[in-house]
Amino acid sequence: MAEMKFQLPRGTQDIYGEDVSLWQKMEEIIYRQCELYGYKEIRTPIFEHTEVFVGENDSSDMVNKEMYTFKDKSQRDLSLRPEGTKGAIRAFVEHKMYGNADMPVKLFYMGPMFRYDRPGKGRYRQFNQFGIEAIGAKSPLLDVETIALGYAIVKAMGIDNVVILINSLGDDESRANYTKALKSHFAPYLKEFCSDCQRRYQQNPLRMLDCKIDKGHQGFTSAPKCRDYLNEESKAYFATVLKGLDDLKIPYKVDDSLVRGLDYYTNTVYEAVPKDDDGQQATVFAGGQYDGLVDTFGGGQLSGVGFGMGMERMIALAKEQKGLVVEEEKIDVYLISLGNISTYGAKIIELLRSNGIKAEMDYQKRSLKAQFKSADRYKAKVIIVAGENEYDNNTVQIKDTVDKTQENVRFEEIVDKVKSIIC
RNA sequence: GUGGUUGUGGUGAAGUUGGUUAACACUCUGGAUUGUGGCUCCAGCAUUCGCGGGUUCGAGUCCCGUCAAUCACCCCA
Repeated sequence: MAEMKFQLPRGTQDIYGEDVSLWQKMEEIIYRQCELYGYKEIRTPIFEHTEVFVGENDSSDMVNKEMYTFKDKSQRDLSLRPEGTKGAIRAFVEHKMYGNADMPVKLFYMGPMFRYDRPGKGRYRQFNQFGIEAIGAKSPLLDVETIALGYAIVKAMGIDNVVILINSLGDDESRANYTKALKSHFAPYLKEFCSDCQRRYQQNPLRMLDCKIDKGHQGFTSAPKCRDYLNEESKAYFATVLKGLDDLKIPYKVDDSLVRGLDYYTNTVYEAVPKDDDGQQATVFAGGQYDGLVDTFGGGQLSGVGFGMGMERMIALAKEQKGLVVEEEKIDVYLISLGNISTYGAKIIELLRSNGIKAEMDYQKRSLKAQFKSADRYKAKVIIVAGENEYDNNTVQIKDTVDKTQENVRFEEIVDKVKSIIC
C-alpha cells in the first residue's frame, strides 16, 4: 500500500458516517421551521467581491487577518464569505427584492463560511452557518419573531437549556449619546486599562464593555448603562421586544454589556447561550436589528433584523444532551449469494429496490458465514439465499430473521413474499 | 497571533534508563462447520510508530524542523 500522502488542511473537517445523519436531521429541522415562519432560502455565492464584506468601520483585525482574500486571474479582489448577512443583503439590493409587495422579505441561508482563525473547540476555518434575515420592515415584533424562530430550532434539536441574552443599543441618536457618555466616563481611567481597551476607546468604545481583563475595574462597574441613554422611542421599542419574549415564554436575560462585535447593529441585539455555561465560547445563535446596513449597499433606508447560527456548535450541544436521536440504520433484505450464479443476485437486488425495498448484497464472494455476519450487521429483516440450485430453478430461499422460518420462493413471488414479512 | 499537551494498525491503546520478533482488547478475514449467522476454538491482518532531517553500532523511545489535533488565552462580523 502506498503511504498516505494527504491530511486535511488546518481547520477543516470531513463529515461522514453517523455525523452525516445528525447534520441531515438538523437541516430538516431548519427547513421545516423556516417554512413555518415564512423564511425562504437564498443561496448566495461562496465568494464575493471583498468590498461586500468590508464595512466602513470593521476593525482591521477581521478584515486583514481573518478573511480568505485572493485575487482571481483577472485581478479581481475576492473573498470567501466569512458570514451570511452581507451576501444576503447584497442580493436583496441587487435583485431589488424591495419591490416585493410583502415586506419584510424573509430569507434564510445555510452553508459553509470561512475565517482564517486558529482552530479551537468547535471552531473551524471552514464552518457552517445557518442564518435568517428579515429585510424591509422595522418592528419589535419582527425582532421577537427572529428570536422565536431561532429558539424553536434549538428546541427542536433537543437542546433545552438555552437562554437569550438581550440588550438594546437604541437608535442612531441614542447610540451616539451613549457613546459620548462612555467616552467621557472612561477618559480618566484610560491609562489603567489594557491595550485592547485603549484601542477600542478610539475605534468603538461600546466594545470595551466586552473586555474580560478590565471587567472588574471600578471604572467599569460604575460605567453608564446603555439603557439609560435610550430615547423614548427606543425605550418603548425595547420594552415591546421584552414583552413579546415574555408572552412567548422564551427565557431571556437583559445584559447591559452585550454589544456584539459589529457596528451595524441598532436597537435589539441578542445572543443565545447555554444556561450553565459561563457565557464563554458557547454562543448558539446571535444577531440583532440593523437600521443602516441596507443603505450601505445602496438599498435605501430599510431596516432589517436577523441572526447567524453556528451549526457545528448546535451539533455538539445536541450530542452532549443526546437531544437528536438518529434511528439506527436498518435494511429490509440482505441477499446472500453462493457459488456461480452469474448476475442472478444483482437481478434480485434491483427487483427489490425498484419495489421500494432496501436491499444489500455481498460483492466479494465471501464465505456464507461472512455474508450472514453482514446481514446481522445491517440488521436485515429478511435474508435471501441464492445459490446454484436456486439459480437453476429460478427460485430463492427467503428467511425471516425474526421467527427464523425459511421457504423456497419462485422469482416472481419474491417481492410479495418479502413485503408480507417486513410489513 | 501567544502558551501548554499530544500524534503508535480499521478502533481503543501498551511500549520501562535508546537494544534487535511493536503487548493486549475490539473489529475484520479465513478455517473448524465444502449451503444456513449471532456462541466457542484456531489462525491471519502495522516491512513500521504523523511527516522530514539529525545524534548513535543501534531510535517508537533522544534532538531539530514541519504538519495536524487538542486545551487555555486573543478574536469571534
